[in-house]
Amino acid sequence: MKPAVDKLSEYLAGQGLKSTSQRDTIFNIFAKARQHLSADELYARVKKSNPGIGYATVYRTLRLLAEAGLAEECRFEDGFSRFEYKDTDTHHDHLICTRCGKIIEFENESIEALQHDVARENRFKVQSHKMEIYGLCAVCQQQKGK
Amino acid sequence: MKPAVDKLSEYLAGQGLKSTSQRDTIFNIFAKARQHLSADELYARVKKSNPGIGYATVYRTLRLLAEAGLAEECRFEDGFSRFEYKDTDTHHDHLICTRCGKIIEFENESIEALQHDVARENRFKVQSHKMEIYGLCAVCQQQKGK
DNA sequence: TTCGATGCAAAGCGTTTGCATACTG
DNA sequence: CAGTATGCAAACGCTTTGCATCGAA
Repeated sequence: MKPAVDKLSEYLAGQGLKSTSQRDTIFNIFAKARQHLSADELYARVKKSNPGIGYATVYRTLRLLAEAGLAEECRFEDGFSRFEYKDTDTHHDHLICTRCGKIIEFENESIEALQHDVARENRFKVQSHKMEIYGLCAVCQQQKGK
Repeated sequence: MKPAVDKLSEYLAGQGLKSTSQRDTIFNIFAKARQHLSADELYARVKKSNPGIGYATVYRTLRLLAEAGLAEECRFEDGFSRFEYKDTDTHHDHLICTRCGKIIEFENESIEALQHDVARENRFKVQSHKMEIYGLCAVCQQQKGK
């Protein structure tokens, strides 16, 4: 598989957009994180390697990556946006710990199938879907007892 | 079943809080709407029947209703909050039309069961969960063709 | 008479945008 | 060079909060 950063270059070239060191830096750090990052968290990491980068550029780049299909935006209950790096086409959903914030991804074919059944019953044409299960992760269940 | 407004009075009395005409007005309009309302939409309706009511009171009352278990907050992809009147204990999920904004509720026992299976596999203790299917409703599918 | 509730305006917070400048192709 | 990208700060939209006043119990 080609390096992640190449996919970005390809997209930029195809759209007549420009490659910049900021975009590379942001994307590399984002892709390497392999976890859900808020713009704020990403900004903090990016600034360590390139203190000159501005908040706005992080936001703009995140939108760009979303358009390029390299990132996906997800909003959980707290209302603000997080982005996750998207390197495959498989859809997955999330288990979210309400105590420590840990996010676990999962896939479940049966649920997906049932979702489509529900949509069909309501004559809905599915474009996307999301499922989130909020609760306590194993670690937090133990600690809560103390 | 007792009138909805009594449930509010009960909660207020139990908590040592006060009954006010604003709270009654807001709650009555909210409960009557029987659909997902944003604070803004509710404010607009409330102001028609009592122009003196302020934005802040609508927000504060909505939080109060949520605490009382009479309303549930839900955030869809657009990021801002909507509230739905909660008069039963059954959980349901949503089909959301991305074109006209229509929201259809549905319940599906099988999906709920599978969610619990997934949680168990990950040693998660479920507190709540949500599922949203985004797509085009029947009407919008037709209109889109034109 | 006591406190909680209200209305207003201001502040907050995450996010976006306008603009002059810097850089890519 | 032309036109896009950047950084800064200001603007934004939704929501919350501080404060003086009002009103329920």
